[in-house]
Amino acid sequence: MARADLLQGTLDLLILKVLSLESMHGWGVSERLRRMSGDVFEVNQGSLYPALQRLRRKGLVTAEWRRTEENRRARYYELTPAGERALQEEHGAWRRSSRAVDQILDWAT
Amino acid sequence: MARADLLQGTLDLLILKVLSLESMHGWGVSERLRRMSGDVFEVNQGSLYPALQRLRRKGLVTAEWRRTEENRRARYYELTPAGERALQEEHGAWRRSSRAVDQILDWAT
DNA sequence: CGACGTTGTGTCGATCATCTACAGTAGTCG
DNA sequence: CGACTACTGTAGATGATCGACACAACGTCG
Repeated sequence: MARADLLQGTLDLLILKVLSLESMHGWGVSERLRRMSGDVFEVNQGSLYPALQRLRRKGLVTAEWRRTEENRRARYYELTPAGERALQEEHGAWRRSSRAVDQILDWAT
Repeated sequence: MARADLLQGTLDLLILKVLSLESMHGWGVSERLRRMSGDVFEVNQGSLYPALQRLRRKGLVTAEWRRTEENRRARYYELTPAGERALQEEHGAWRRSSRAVDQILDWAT
């Protein structure tokens, strides 16, 4: 499957979506995104962790150290109510923007 | 209509698309994009002209001073064959990426 | 004539998301 | 112990976009 770069600005949105499905740790989020995208997105750590810190600073997620099923330390992230709202808003913004792009690209004559 | 910021990386693609429909000058491109997007995209000059220079440096468009119908000096841009190819490729990349994003955002459970 | 609005091109500095590359911690298994 | 894997994080560079500004040229109107 052909890989693609992230569209700038969508990473936060995608992380919020993944966390809305299930609380998980950072590494899990990136794995999940890779699989959900059909191997299109390869989120590297240099993008992932700063993004999680951003979301935490904005109060959209909370973090907590826990243990994975394999007994490893990991930081679990959970969506806050504000994060839930931000997800809805940003999802709407994405829809508007991407539809506008599609509308232009599919323009005939 | 609610305005939205450009998705970073899509401006070059949108400019190529507009120029593939018709050669025009920079200001015309931004007007056309605004209208085609249904007033969603407001391309400001600080983004537009650097983008046109980028495309010119890459050999995707050529530029030529001419006069508009109202007899004003303006720089008209035209797609090169390489620009046509780049348009196809970037269009494909956009489709792959945006579909992957949609696939994740519409994920149920 | 001169001021002004409109059209049109361009630059500058700042901001910010992402990338590449690196570093470090901790658990497991041979 | 040594290697491997899972997992978190940082540092520096790059580069697209933005907001604000400057400037040129044409027409119009007082």
